[in-house]
Amino acid sequence: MRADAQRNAEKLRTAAAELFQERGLTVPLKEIARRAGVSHGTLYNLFGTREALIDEVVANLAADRLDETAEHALALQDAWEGFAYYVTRVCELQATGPAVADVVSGRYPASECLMLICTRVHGAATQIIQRAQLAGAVRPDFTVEDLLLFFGTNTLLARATTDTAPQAWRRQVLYLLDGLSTKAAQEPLPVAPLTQHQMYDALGKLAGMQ
Amino acid sequence: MRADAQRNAEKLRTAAAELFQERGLTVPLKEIARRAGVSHGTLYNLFGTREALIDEVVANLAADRLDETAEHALALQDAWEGFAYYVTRVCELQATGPAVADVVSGRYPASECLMLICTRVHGAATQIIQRAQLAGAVRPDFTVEDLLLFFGTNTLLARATTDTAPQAWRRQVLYLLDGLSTKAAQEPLPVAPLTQHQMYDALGKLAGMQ
DNA sequence: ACTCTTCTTGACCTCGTGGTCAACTTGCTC
DNA sequence: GAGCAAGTTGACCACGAGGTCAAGAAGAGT
Repeated sequence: MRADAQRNAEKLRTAAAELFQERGLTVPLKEIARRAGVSHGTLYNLFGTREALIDEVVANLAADRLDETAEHALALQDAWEGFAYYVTRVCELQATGPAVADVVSGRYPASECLMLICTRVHGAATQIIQRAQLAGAVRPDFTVEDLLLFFGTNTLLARATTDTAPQAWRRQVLYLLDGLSTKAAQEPLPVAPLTQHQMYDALGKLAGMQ
Repeated sequence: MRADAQRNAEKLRTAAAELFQERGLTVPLKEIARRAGVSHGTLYNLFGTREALIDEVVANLAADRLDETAEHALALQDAWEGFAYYVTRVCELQATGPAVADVVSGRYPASECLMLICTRVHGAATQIIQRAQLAGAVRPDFTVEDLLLFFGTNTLLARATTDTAPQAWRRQVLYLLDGLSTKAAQEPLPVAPLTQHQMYDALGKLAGMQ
């Protein structure tokens, strides 16, 4: 690889990271090229597809923070505290960076890196929920699919309110948390839980609503 | 108005009603014309704007059902029952017809008819919430803005799950309801409620995410 | 049946996406 | 510094959205 190509790739990575953060993974590629100060032809030449660019950029953008959040949640003694922290913090990450949101939503299944992160999130969430359920803190009918779907809608809400009421999503999170405590559960849910496949299908479509 | 123009207008109204129901108020106008079997030029000639078409079509589509729902909710003796019924039923209407969803979301403020319906929904929801709060059934920090925002995200969720898990939205509604009962409220919300303006701004953006 | 007004049509325009490629420029090696 | 491979550019294509309008078709009145 020639030196100028390497420089351009770096400029594109930087611009992509910024724009992914600001506006989500669906930001037009030409705009990334524009911000990087190169032609969009160069972007296609160096990366080929949006997925490739995502793969190179998004790991540092989201994966670390999501992993940290899960670790911290499990480190908390109280299972409910851990659960509440995890839900709130993930929603907070989504609210502050649309990129994280798109990552959690599992959009762009063509991106291996993203799928990997998504699977990790799924696993961590499962663990955190189960711990809280075993401790009798979270209602037993709540599933990880429910949580990931909530993350999906939380993203959209956060994005819609970011300008005028940037904390609005917190209210919805707090209502949900109060509804998930075993104390609150009025009766078992009469609606079947979603399968993983149903959830991923829905998340993909939700994410399509940028 | 010439006879053929009248016929065409009728065909367009019918097609619009169908497509609005199936796919929401943002369906491409050219597709409406296609289904009606006329040129899109005719549509523009007869109605001019999407809003005009909405005005002529949507009232019967959504307003009646929303009004009925509110009436029925207030007719129920138990304030909590009424509240739960209202929330569930509006979400159900949204799930079964994207048109209702867009109406509740207050999209297209240019449409007088829509704004009117939206205001009526706002009023009815306020009444139903207040009654339940006065009865001590619903937590006092819950606001009508919270509910309408929830409706906004519920639409998107319902639309995303309609193919593979058409009842999925019910689970989220039930969690919310359990979280809204005074029994569940763990502590007052530490986040300020939204103003009406903030909510309408957010709803507009949420609706933009078809 | 003829005319005149109204209405319809579909080609065309702008915009904003994703994506390609021939012609040009530039870095690297000898 | 000359030549060549590597990289860059921006015009160009397709597509689908909203929207316009001159030309032609078709009601309606006489």
